Amino acid sequence: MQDASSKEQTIKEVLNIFSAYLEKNNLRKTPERFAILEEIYCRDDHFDAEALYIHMKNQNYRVSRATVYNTLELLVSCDLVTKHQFGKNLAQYEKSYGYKQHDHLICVDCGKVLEFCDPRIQQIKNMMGDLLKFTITHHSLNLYGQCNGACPDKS
Amino acid sequence: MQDASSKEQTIKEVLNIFSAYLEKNNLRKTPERFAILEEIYCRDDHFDAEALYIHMKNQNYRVSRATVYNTLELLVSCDLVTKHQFGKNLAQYEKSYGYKQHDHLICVDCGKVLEFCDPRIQQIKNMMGDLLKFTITHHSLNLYGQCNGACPDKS
DNA sequence: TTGTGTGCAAAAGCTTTGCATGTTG
DNA sequence: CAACATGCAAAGCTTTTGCACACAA
Repeated sequence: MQDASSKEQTIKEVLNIFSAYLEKNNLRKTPERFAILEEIYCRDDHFDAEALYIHMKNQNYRVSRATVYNTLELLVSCDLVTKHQFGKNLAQYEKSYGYKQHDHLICVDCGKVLEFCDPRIQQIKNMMGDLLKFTITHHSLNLYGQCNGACPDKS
Repeated sequence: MQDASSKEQTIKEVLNIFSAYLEKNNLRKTPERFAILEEIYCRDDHFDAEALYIHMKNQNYRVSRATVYNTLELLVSCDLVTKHQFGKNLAQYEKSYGYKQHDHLICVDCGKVLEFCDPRIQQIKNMMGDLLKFTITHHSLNLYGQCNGACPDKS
């Protein structure tokens, strides 16, 4: 997707965006909040709150679950992170800055998640918003199925 | 949607379908399983497992949460019930027999759920299945927003 | 200095599991 | 009568909350 230096660049940008967001909303700039954001943008793919917490603990970063959950909520609010529910009772998150809007294709056998874009979704949102008198702010489209052939292991 | 007599007819049909499904899979035809299915098809709209459990208890029907969850899973397996996750950590269910495939529009303020159909979804499923080499079995599309004006109370 | 944020642990809420009992086939 | 389903309660898991302490502004 991107090489190491552009990843560093991205991290700088999101830290700035988050900093501005915190300032604007009179929230405190704590080291934990920035550390969590940085950790998220170093990782790839999707993750859940517990995995993020464990990963930070493993790096000997002192942080609590409460702060992880609290910060994830803030990051979702300022659109730096997206929250998903892929059919399980476990919220999944992913970084979203600089990413094109996309939807997900989930393998019900191995849990693999692929991403795709389709402009027709936007058309549907516009039409249904009009028709049903809703102001549509966001959406979630997940396709479920089996990845033909090469299905690794259940994760 | 349908008058009382066609609802009775529907209930007869789904009871037969479920009965056949149980037989085919060597599962037992217990009164609890049929009672739960009947209760679901008497209700309208979306519900969660706890609400269903409470409602049956209130009618003095002796049933346990375990059986409710177990039966819901069976009903999802035989396509008589659909399971949703509308962004919360709480599974929502709805009856699905005889209903046209549809998607959902959820008000983030009051929790109201509207339904809609759009043929473009099917096109997207076909195209993405081909393109990404997936056998797509089902999908979930939720649009989130605010119902303009008349937003009753948060439920 | 003041009040928001944090860590920790306990609590809450949904779902699953274990075990003894009951009932279907 | 043997296996499976049920009821009940306990346990499991994710997420939220309460409280005392820490620290950003």
